[in-house]
Amino acid sequence: MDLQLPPTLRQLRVACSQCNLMELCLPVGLSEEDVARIEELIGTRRKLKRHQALYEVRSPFQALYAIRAGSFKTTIVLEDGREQVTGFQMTGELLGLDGISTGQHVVSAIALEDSEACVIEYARLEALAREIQGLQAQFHKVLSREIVREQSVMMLLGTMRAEERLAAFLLNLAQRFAARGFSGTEFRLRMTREEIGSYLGLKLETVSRTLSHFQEEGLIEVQHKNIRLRDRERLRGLIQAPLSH
Amino acid sequence: MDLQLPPTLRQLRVACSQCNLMELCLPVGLSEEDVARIEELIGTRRKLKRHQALYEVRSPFQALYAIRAGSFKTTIVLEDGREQVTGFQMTGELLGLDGISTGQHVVSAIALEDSEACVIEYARLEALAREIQGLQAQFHKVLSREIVREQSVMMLLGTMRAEERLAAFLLNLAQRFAARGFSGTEFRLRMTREEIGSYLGLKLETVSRTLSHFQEEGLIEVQHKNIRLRDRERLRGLIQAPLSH
DNA sequence: ACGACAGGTTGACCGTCATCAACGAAAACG
DNA sequence: CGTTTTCGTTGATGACGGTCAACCTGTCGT
Repeated sequence: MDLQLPPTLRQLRVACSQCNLMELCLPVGLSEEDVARIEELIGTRRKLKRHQALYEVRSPFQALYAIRAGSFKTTIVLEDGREQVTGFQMTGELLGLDGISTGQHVVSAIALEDSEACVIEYARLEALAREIQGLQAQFHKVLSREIVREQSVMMLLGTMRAEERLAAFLLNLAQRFAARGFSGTEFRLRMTREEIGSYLGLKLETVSRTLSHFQEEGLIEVQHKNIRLRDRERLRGLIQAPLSH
Repeated sequence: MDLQLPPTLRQLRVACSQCNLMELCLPVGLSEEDVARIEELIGTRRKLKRHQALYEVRSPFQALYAIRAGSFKTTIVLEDGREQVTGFQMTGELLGLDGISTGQHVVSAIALEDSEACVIEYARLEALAREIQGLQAQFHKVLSREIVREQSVMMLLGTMRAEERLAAFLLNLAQRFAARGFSGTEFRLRMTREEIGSYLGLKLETVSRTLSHFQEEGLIEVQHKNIRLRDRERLRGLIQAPLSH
């Protein structure tokens, strides 16, 4: 199983020409000229305060968003009000892909902290993708990667127990922080226990208990939202050999 | 929540020029000329016997597959051997999207019955998508639709109880059969109880029991793999008002 | 700076579904 | 065509995580 995203880009909190439009072009080594053209894509930027929506479910889709700073959650809701977090996104990741299908967003994207996102008008992206082959290829990879990520989550929700889910979640977060040049050992959770639980198909009490349990076992240190991984290997072992509990 | 795919195409068991390359072009109304060009995409066809793999996990990705006849499941496996079904696909649907991301498949696609698939070489598709705008747009929609579908499954796995999951599953199947011109009321399951359970995050015994329970309640008739929906509305109600159990 | 409230922890109890097991029926095989 | 194997059903039991509740701590807003 692999909740880990591919090892991506470093230094992301920089100017667009530096950050290379996030995951959209870095890995493919576009020409300088192409990179310059891609910058045309970026229209406005949007700053969001904590809890503000970048877009809401059912709103018309017209743009993707590259997270420039901060972090987000995406949530989907049932008619009866039940809500589920379908993902947490951080710097450099792309939001809004769910809207392409029907022209309306099917999830809402909510800032977990004060954040900033670059607006990528979708019509422009499609046009440019036709001209720059590398951009098209990379965009398809981003879409496919999201499909793969969600399959990992399905696996997690379908076959793993609470401990395993939490372990996988923490390791995934660590991996993504590390990929961004932050510590992969010590980090701060941007989301609440309830949001974690929603994402992992658990109740907040179970999340809290399991974290405490990990701490007793010496696997991690928890202090409110601050997490420190103390024994990555055993944490990883939890996922692979769940029955040895 | 919406496990239902958009109402798509009818008459699919026909020649390529008739079936309009499945979900790839029908909804967008391409010109006749474009449709003709798209037919170039189809290389060989592959016939598969029941239980045969269309592609295996970790195999190199080079093509997508449009299901021409029959049906498939996609499965993902953990190192420890646990396996999960991530989807069931039927005529007209596209397989292989998971491979675009890394160039290797992350799931295996297994025929649930004797089946046939059209091979769409991916390099050709990318090239043609640059030339035919409608094709590019449609392909993006297909990718996005898969993202949305998986989000529905995450919701199902994360928040629903066994009864609700089964009800959602049956209604989704019915909807897809109907969209293909078959009966949406009476149909034959192509998969085993174990495969259903794996997809829904349940054990096969629970699937069996829940189906029996639905039958006692007069919601459906079950006879081995044959299903008949007797009260769609109450079935639908199960999903929306789970607490009234 | 203070107070209110959201967020987090822990405990006791209970329900849903997993597990183990036995049996029966259909389908695949030679 | 009969045998073997896969598939499905049903029952008894128990564990994992949900639920309800009380309490504590930190954070946010004024």
